[in-house]
Amino acid sequence: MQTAAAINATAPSFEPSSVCRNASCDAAMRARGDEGCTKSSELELLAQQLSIGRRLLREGDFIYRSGQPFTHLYVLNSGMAKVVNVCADGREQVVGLQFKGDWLGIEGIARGQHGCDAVAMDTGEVWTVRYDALVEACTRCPQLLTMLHAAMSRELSRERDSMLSLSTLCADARVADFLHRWAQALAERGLRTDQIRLRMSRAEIGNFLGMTLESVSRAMSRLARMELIRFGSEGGRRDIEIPQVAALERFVEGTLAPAPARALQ
Amino acid sequence: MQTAAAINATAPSFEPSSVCRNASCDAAMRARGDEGCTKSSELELLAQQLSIGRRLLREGDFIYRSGQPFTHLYVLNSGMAKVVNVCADGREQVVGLQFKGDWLGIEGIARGQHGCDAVAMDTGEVWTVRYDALVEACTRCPQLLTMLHAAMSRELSRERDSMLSLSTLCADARVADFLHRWAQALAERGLRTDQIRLRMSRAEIGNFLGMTLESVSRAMSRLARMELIRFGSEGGRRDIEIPQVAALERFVEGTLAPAPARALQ
DNA sequence: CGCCCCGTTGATCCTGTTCAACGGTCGTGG
DNA sequence: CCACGACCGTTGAACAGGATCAACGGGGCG
Repeated sequence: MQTAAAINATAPSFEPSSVCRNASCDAAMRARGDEGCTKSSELELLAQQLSIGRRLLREGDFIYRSGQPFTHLYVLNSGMAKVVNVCADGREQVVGLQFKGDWLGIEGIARGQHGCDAVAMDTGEVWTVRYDALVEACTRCPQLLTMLHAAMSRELSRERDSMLSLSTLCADARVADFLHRWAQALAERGLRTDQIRLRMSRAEIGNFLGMTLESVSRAMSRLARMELIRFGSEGGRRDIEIPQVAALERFVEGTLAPAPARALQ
Repeated sequence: MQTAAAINATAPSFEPSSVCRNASCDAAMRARGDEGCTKSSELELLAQQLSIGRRLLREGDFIYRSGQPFTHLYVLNSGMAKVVNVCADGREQVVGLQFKGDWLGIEGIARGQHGCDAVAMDTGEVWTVRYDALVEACTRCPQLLTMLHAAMSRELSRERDSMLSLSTLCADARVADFLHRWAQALAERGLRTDQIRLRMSRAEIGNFLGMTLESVSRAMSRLARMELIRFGSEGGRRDIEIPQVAALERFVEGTLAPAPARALQ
């Protein structure tokens, strides 16, 4: 871990204005009515404007695989999926978790070939859209284009926020942030945020967060000990209860800059 | 660091096919004539189809700032820039380095507001394009749309590759990979790859790579001791010479999976 | 000159990895 | 039925890689 800030040395940064800046200040975002996903109304538009395919998914199904030629984009209509970046040298990492309304396959456009695996983590449904048809439809319907670009933009922002968490937060905070963002994703979709059913093993979470499964396990135990999360009363250790989401967020912020120049206390 | 792979437990991954999968296998990519940036011919198209603004940049100039309303996209025509993700809680991180032909500002589309700072690291020029005008032009000219989407797609892929490096490579390999990718970016633009002038301090590099400036310094010293890089003969320690780019790449791969089940040797 | 920033290197410490053991659950098959 | 193995999650102990703290030399500039 390193001290945040302290870059921008050549160009002194101005005051950290009160405007909401990115994902981690979600309260303001929700207040503004933003959505972290493509809204149902937009999905309807999509269905009206061009013919889409629907495909049912079961856990473990591939939506697409790295190396396959790129032809379609996908929108998750229910369930959830993970995106796994797989590298020629064998490294692979979960680089994203997608929920209802999220788009998949964008990374394939540039190279005409998918660069990741997309795997369903649950039963669900994807809508499949031929990319060429989508482009054609976009020229007819600018709203569609706006929607698509917004989706791409969101993916990029999310990836960047992940990077930031990855390299500025310590293990416990990373896990806390992970859970917090999961809850946030649920909230944006109008779902309950106090109960999360993780559909990944500790190993997968660790892979996503850049740490070992043991560290994930320990971090979760500590978070539970701090009452920031609770494990599902009956079942497995993958059911996480979050008494108060705000507390989790405060914890994440509390871990950085232990004492940043304040009056007393 | 954790063992790569070992995820995808539910769905056994198939053999690592020989197809080129993502950024780190660049040789095949170059052979295929792909470009990691928007080509000059495409930029001409852009200029033909709509009125673009040009802005000269000096080191430290902001192209845009986090929090500003989103109105334009930008294409770097010369020089280079860094993208700094700045979070409400004060954390900030360099999340991308952009070269000629790269697009900036995409992350602002979704929220109507930029989520990062974009700062010139050198004298150069950006083309500024009103986003609404661009969208309008795209409806007229599908090639333009294709170009834009390719740019967005590339950004996403790049970010994901950064994430992968961030969480699977050790310090020395991260620095090596960083230099390697820099050289690659130059190569894609037809520039010399054996000489790199870093335009960032060790602190900035460290911030980008998720490590401290001391670790960056040490890693570079070690790479130099291994003859994988050389420091500029005369001037500062920011001029890096790469005798053979391939060797750097091999080093990166060599650091992971010390001995992955092989016959003998 | 004094100051500041930069890069380097050394010494020490700590976080997270690694190695290991254990309990629980599930599915299979004797 | 239970034995068995595979997988998962947890926890402990030892280790190591990188962070932290510190000192030093060099260069640019007021």
